[in-house]
Amino acid sequence: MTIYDIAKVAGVSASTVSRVLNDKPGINARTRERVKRVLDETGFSVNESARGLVEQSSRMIGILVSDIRNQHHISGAYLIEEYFRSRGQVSLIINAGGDVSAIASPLRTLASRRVNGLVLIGSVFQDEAVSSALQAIVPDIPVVMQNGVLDLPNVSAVLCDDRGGTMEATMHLHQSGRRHVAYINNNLTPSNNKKVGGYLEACQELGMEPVLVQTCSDAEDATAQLLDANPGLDGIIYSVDFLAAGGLRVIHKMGLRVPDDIAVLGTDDSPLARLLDPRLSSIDTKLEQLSHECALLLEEMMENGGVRKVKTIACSLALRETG
Amino acid sequence: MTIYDIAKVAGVSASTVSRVLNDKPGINARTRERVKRVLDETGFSVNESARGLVEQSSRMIGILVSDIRNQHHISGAYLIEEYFRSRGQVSLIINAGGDVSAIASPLRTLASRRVNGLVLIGSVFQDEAVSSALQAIVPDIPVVMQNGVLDLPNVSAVLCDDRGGTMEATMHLHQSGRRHVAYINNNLTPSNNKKVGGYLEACQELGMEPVLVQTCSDAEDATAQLLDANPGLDGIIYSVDFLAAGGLRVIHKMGLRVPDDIAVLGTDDSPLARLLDPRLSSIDTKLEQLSHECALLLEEMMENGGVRKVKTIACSLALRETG
DNA sequence: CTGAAAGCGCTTACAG
DNA sequence: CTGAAAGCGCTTACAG
Repeated sequence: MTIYDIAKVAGVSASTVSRVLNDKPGINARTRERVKRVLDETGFSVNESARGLVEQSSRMIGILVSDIRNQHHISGAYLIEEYFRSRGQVSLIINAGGDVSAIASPLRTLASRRVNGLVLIGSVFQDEAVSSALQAIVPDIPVVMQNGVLDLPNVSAVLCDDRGGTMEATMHLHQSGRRHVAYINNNLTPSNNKKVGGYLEACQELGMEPVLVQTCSDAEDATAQLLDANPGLDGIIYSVDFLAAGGLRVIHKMGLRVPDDIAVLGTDDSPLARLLDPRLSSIDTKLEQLSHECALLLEEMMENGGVRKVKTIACSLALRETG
Repeated sequence: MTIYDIAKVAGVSASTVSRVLNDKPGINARTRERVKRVLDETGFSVNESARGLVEQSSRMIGILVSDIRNQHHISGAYLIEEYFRSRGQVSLIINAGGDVSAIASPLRTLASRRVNGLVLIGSVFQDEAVSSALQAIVPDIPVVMQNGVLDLPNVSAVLCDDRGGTMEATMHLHQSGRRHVAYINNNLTPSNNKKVGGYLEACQELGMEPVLVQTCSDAEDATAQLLDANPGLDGIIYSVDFLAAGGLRVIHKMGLRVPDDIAVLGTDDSPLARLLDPRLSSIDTKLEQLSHECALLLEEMMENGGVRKVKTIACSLALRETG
C-alpha cells in the first residue's frame, strides 16, 4: 500500500496525498477530507524509510548506554526516549557494553541509521578512545553526553557536580558531629573520581583524616574490613546506593546502630534508597534533571546546527534515616 | 557520500560496490580488495533508509514496554535488544505508557518504521483493546508477547507459570510449618491474577484459610493492617519484590523476627532481593529465560513466516533468608 | 489548488 | 566477473 494506491482510490495525484499526509497548506478542504478518509479507511502507514531517504532525516535519535545493569543509566535513557517520542523522534537505544574501546561498532550502526542526534549515557564515555571514534564516525552529528565531557565541536555535555555533591555530603556528616568518615568507592569511572575528589577535598577543609576504600568486589567485605581496621568510624559514604545496602547489612550484623553509632550515605538517590531499612540517605545526583537537560540541549543542537555547550547541575542531599 | 562516490574512486560501478558491501560472491578478489580499501579509507556508511526501502526490510525490531518504572520489564527489553543486535537487528524500544488502550499510537509508529518483528513486554498487553489494535495496525508482523497471550494468528507468546510458581511458594511455606500465610497483591494485571489464583488454589489444597490483601498504594500500610487483623500470621507472599521491602520494614518495626516468627516471600527474584536485610526469598519468574525464548521465537517467526506458538516456562524458588 | 517528473541511495535481475 | 538500468516509496520544486 503506497501513496499511489491511495491516490488512485481518492482520485488525486500522489503529490496531493503526500501533502495531506504532511499537513501542508494550500489544499482544497474537500480534497483534503476525501484523501484523509481514504487514508483512514485503508489504514495507510507511511514508509519511513522512503521518507527518510528523501528528507535526509531519519527522525530517530540514538541513545548509547554504557551498561545495561545500571538502572540509573537505563532510567536516563527512558526519560530521554520519552521526551523525543513526544516530539516525533523515535529512539534507538543501544547497549555499548562494558568495553568502551569497542564503541566503534554501535556507533557505526547508529551512523548507518542516520540518526539525527546522539546521547551517550555514562561517564565512562569520557575517554580518549570514545573521542577518536566519535570524531571518525559521527563528526557531524550533534552529540550530548550525560555526565561526561569531551572536547569535540559537536559534542555537548550535561554534567552533574559529583564533586560538589560529595563534598556537601561529607560536610553534612561533619556538621552533624561525625569526625571519622570513610568513603567506599567501586568503579574508577570519571564520575566516581570526581566524587572521591570531593570527599578528599572536604576532609582537608574540615581537618578530617580521609579513609578511602577502593573495592571492585563486594561492599560487605569492604565494609567489614573497614570497620575492623577503624573502630572509631562514625560515618561511611558509598559511591552508589546499592553498595550502601551491603554496608548496612554488615553494620547491622556487627551490632552497630545506624545512624546513632554510624551514619551511612549512598549516592544517586535511587529507588532502592527508599526501600532499605533504615531508609538510606543519599546524594541526589539529579538524574531526571540531567536527562531533561540532555534532551533539551540535543534538541537545540539538532535545530540550530550545533553550538557546543557544557552545563553542570548541582547535586543535593536526600536525607532519610541513615544520616 | 554514496556508493556512486565510492565507485568513482575505486574505478568500478555502483553495483560492484554494493556487492562488496554485502559480501556477495562472484567478485574478483582484487576488485573486492580495492573497493574495500576505498570503503575503509572514506569511512563510508551505508544509508539504511535506502537499503531498507529496496530490501523491504528495516532490519529493526520493535520492543514495546508497558511501564518504564518496572525494572523487570526494562531488563527484559535489554536482554532482547542484545540478542537481536548481535544478529544485525537494531531495536526500537518504546514505552507504551500506563494506558493500554492508547497502544495504537506507538504501534503506528512502529508500523511506519516497518519493523520486522515486535515484542510486547508486560502482561497488561493481554487485553482486548491491544488485540484489536494489533489486528488493525500490524496484522502481518510477527509478534511475541512476553508473559501474555492473545489469540491472533501472528502473535506468539512466552508465558511464565506464575500460577504454578505461587502455588509452589505457598506449599513451600506450608511444608516448612507455616499455617497462616497471607498474599499481598498490587496491580490487577493478568500476571498477578495468575499469581493470586495459584495462591488460592494452594490454600484450598492445603486446607489453609486464604488471606488475600489487595493494595494499590503502600505495602507498609497494607502489611501493618494485615498483621493487626491477623495476629497469628506466620507467612506473607508479595506479588512483587519491592512490596516485600516495605513489608519487611513494618515487620521489623513491630518487633517480629523474620523468618522465625513470620516468613516473607517476594516475586521476580529481582536484584533488590539480594540487597535487602535479611535477604529476600523470592519466586523466580525466570526473566532471562523468558526474554531469551521471546527472542528465539520472534526470530523463528520472522524467518519462517510466522507459525504461532505458545510456550510456558516454569518458575522456581530462590530461597534466601526470609523463608 | 493540483499534477508530472525528478531524485533521495540503495539492490537486483538482466545482459554481456 | 562487471555494469546499465529499473525500481523501492516517498517529497518537493516546477508548471500550470
